[in-house]
Amino acid sequence: QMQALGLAIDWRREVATCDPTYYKWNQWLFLKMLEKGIAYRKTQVVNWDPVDQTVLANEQVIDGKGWRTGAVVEKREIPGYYLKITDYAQELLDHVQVGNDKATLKGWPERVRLMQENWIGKSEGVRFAFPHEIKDASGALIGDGRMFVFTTRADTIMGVTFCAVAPEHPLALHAAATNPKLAAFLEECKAGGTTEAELATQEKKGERTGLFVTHPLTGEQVEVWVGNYVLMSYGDGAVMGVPAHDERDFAFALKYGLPIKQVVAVASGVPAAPGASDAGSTSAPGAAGTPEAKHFDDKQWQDWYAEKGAGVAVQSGKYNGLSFKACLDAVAADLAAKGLGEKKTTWRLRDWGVSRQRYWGTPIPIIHCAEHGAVPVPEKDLPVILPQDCVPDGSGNPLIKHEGFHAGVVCPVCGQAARRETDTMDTFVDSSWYFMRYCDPKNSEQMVAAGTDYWMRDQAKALGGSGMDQYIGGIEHAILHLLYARFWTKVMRDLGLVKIDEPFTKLLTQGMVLNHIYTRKTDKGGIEYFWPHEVEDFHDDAGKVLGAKLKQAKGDLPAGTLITYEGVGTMSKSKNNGVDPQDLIEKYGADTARLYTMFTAPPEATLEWNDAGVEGSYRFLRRVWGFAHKHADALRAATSRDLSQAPLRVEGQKLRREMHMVLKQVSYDYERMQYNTVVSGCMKLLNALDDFAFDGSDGDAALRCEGVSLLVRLLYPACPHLTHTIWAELGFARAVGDLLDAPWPQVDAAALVQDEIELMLQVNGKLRGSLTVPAGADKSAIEAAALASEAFVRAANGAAPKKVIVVPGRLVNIVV
RNA sequence: GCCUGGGUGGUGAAAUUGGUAUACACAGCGGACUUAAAAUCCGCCGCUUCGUUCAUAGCGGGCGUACGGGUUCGACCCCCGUCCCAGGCACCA
Repeated sequence: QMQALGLAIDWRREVATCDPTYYKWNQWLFLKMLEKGIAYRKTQVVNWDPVDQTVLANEQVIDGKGWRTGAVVEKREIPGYYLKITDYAQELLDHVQVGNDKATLKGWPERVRLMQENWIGKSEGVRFAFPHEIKDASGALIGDGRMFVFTTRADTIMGVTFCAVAPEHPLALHAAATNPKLAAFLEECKAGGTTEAELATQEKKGERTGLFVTHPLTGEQVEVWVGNYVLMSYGDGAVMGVPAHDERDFAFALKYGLPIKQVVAVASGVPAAPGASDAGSTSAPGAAGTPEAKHFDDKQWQDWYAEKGAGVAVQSGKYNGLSFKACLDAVAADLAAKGLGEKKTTWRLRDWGVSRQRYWGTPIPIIHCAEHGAVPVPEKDLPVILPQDCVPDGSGNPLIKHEGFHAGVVCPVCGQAARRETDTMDTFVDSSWYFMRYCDPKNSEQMVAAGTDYWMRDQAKALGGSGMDQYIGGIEHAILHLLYARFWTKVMRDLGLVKIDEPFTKLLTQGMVLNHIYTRKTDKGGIEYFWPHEVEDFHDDAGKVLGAKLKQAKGDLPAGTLITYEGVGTMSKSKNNGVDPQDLIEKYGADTARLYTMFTAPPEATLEWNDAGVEGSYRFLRRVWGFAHKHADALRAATSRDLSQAPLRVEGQKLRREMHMVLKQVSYDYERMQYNTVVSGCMKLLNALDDFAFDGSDGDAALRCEGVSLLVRLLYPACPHLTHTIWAELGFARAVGDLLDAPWPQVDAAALVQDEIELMLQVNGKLRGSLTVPAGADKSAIEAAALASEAFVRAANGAAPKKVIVVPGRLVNIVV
């Protein structure tokens, strides 16, 4: 995609050769977004490598296999540009959500729709405040004397025994100023990662702030803690702690000896069900106070403690006896009456940070002036292009040090010397609209125009879609790329550039192709990757790979050097485990390479690459060629005559039935893009033709001609070269027209009709034989035949039939 | 840790979605053709000393879709729980 648009990077020189036109429109739209407030600037916290002075990618920190294992990771706040994808959260959700009336992406795989729904993470709850009198150094109330929290479990508000805030929360910072122990804890939190995965897996730790806030309903004082598991970026960076009904709070309370107060009781023996939460019901059978209530053990977490809607409120004063929804409504109403809170929808989705401290990527078109701050580059000066003579030294963003990039730059407002913004845009920006630019690639006046309208709207509409008809991409893009592209399309729509809501009508997500990964730690503490062909595995007795050895000396490393086996992972340039299809093409030809790739697994499946089976595909194509040429004379004769009325013998009718069964299956599989069974269908067809003893009759000649014509057309999309040649050489092109224009073959329903069908016979669900009945036999006739059959009599051994189940066309099951 | 998938012969996989488990191939084994090799063609190919039998042939039985339960006349498919693998987790793209 990027190469087609001229965005290729020469990896050896590590110099971007950008397409200035594409950069120009990225920058142009970015400035439009700044104008509309869709783009904005703020500081963000990132993982920072202080040795190389670069931002670390998650993979480099999380999995421990990263390149910077020796480096100290720290957090750093750096400024960057953000896009307000959160403004579009509701629409992004509506269009993708399974079961939503507004959903339009019905041609997307359900799993991708679910992943996006969870990623957007709409959650409806209550946002309310704990009032307090805490003042900062200047004497002003912090947060106007209100510490806001968000919860989906307002019904458990009477069980609050503490509150926890994020390490970056103003109350935490305020308390740390006079509390060295807390300050040290905040520093410790900074050393950890910033990603969701890291936060979720690290040990939950906390520290007292010594501050207290007031419970909004009871007026009790509640102690405020700092928790390393509280995210500043979600909600208000503070949570209420209800250890009795939240697993994480429970663990936290046990660890620090905080009180645990049960406020929801669940009846024992009554399973939790959504229906149990009827609004207004004031008593549930076996609920609190009755002997059957489940026992609450404050030393041991049990899953029912957190079940929503399973029980009723207890130890909650006026709310006692209320079910989940009734209690939540009552609490929300009381908070609203006090002016301290209201129902609110919160999203997991965060704004899209597009700044990258990298050399490649579209430069962000901003000029920094000492007097006027960040000033947009005037439209007439676009595009800002990357210097072509910049060679990164592996440390920091080279654009900062590249004086040529800043030479002659002046502030657009005052004309004083100024410097360029050195951040570049996330390359996801490029992939968010390249497909629209494809429709209008040479337009130098506008970002997109008539071509895009035609292909993305008019043409799509004619075909029953609202955007591109079919998008194909790896499953690894299920969330980020696809969500960004959807967002970007909606922004372009709102700016009047396109007339569609969604870019991709139908989606096929390919599975990843995996290969073995071999690594070795370098002396410097980095990681070196080896190609699978460079090493030789050694195994334990069970055949499990323990490790590998270098086959031949490489650089300074002697043959036999121990190499670590990391298991399988996605093919990647950096991991040296990719496979070049060119090797297969050179050895077997493009038709075989394509056929094998299609045959080896369904497109959605994850695949561990192995070309051991490619011989089979090669052999098959040679058999196709061989069959066609063995019968070449007969076929040429047949294609020049009309044999449509030639009578078929009984064996011929059977062959024709087989042919049309395959045609039906293959057509269906092409439509559902199940290409591996397309290929096996073609193999079946050839096997059937090959096994048939053709005689010299017109009927057989017609069959042979039809069979080859079907095989060639079914195989054409997979193996165009071979089939095209056969089609032309055997006279089909003369008789029917060029293969490219030949119609897709239609299933002849008459060919599929059978006089007799075979049904499986089961006794008590176990296969005991089979049964042949006339195709039109009704249920009672089949029943009678089954009961009278030898197989049933033998299997039943005199037992009386109690029930007979007939599945038309499939089987008969007799229960005795 | 969370979200989303997946786990079926020695291997890649199929099963038209609750109805004959292992299609189609690869590898392997046996055979034909050949001076020989390659190529090609034919046959076998889940487990089981459980029964019958001289037989390790044939026929029949039992067990088998990661593991443990459940629903059903019937479960690879639906439900509950467990284990393992992969993708994503916001700066790899």
